[in-house]
Amino acid sequence: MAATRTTRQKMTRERVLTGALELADRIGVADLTIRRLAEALDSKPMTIYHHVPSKDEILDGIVDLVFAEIELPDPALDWKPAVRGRCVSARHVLARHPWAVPLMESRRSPGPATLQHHDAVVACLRTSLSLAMTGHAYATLDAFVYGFAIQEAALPTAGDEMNEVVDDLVTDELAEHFPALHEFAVERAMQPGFDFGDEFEYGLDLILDALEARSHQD
Amino acid sequence: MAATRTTRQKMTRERVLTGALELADRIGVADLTIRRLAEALDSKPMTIYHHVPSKDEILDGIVDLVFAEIELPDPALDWKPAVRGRCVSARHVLARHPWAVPLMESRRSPGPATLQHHDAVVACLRTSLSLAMTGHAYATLDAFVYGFAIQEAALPTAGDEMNEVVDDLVTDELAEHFPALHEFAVERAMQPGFDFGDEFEYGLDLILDALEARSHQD
DNA sequence: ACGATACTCGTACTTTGTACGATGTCAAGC
DNA sequence: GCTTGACATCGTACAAAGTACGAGTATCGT
Repeated sequence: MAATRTTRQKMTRERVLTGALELADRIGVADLTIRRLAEALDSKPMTIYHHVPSKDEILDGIVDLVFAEIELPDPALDWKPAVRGRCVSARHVLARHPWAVPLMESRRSPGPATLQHHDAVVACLRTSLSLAMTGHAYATLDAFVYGFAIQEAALPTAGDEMNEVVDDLVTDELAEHFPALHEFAVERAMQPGFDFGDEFEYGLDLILDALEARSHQD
Repeated sequence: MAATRTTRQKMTRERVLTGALELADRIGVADLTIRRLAEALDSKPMTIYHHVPSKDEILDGIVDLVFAEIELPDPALDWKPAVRGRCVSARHVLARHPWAVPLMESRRSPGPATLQHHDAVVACLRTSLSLAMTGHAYATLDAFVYGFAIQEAALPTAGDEMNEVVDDLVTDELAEHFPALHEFAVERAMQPGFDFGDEFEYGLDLILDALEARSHQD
């Protein structure tokens, strides 16, 4: 008898999670179902459940995988460039996995990579800042990074429905109801060369500079 | 024959949306189903679908309702206090509806209240700032506000599972793996009188002050 | 009073997460 | 080599979800 066409790989919690991450990136987390995941892994739904206890745990798992992708602050650098580097990295990672930020809300159990990440950032800040300033800095920076990631994720995928939305905004009718928004869209956002992503580094440096200034009088 | 016990109210798109908003606040948006919503409105699933075309539209609708709750910047004030006021209001509103921020990601179609809100903020900034600075300010501030709201939403509901999470972090085992995090938790976050929410105004004023300073040299 | 219009809802189909238990596989001892 | 038992796989089934279809029912203008 002919052996099964293609040798089916062994299933692992590892393989389930990396497969889920990949599939989520491809089709979005909303459409990530156990059946589709099983198919992508050349397996069956109930096989997956032998290795993870529930879909929720899969979601927890891939959020942790995303955190693991973010570069830790470089201990060789001063706190400011070190933290800056990790924020820039975080932005890139979250842009690659746009579904990740909203997931962080519902999930209450931080995974090991998440904890390690936070630990490294706090340690970096503490090399030069007081406890209080560390709290201020981390809360402010992370709010900014996550918030920016959400806004970027909500952005239409350039060229896709972008045009629809923009066309709507540029409609004379809407222009008269929301003149300030209309002006901004036409005079700035639609200008050639404008890239919303550039606002990230502006805001990041603004916050970092301000934190540094305050840390001296703390 | 006895008339129906309680006179059933007329169904409306309005009533569907406000009912959905209320139910989402009560049981969370994840558990918000058409059947449960129908029951809460003393109605039936398919009745609801006569007034809204889909569940997605209900979600779009309640996000817009949330935006409508946020105070617009006061035109009588200077840009800084005006924008500050609306950010503080936004924080409170988003804390009341912790499920709202993540929803903003998937939803691509801003409702009228959302558009009006953005228009008012842009107009307020434009009274004193250049086009470029308006873009910088709005992107940075909104990222911060949304990001902070997400972090607050992810926070355990004080006294609820808070204790579990904190107990985990304070475990000797985790303390040795994540010393910086542990120190911060014990020496700062668990100190009596510490309130994560206080970090909001610190970060907000940090950003506003920095924006103002840069606006002068723009 | 009556017909049109708009609202209500019973039924049913599809897709989802996942429980249960049967089947297959493979390594360790005889 | 063959048995045994542990573990991995998966077929089947069920409950809950979104929502299409079309039949009832109420309301209102004339």
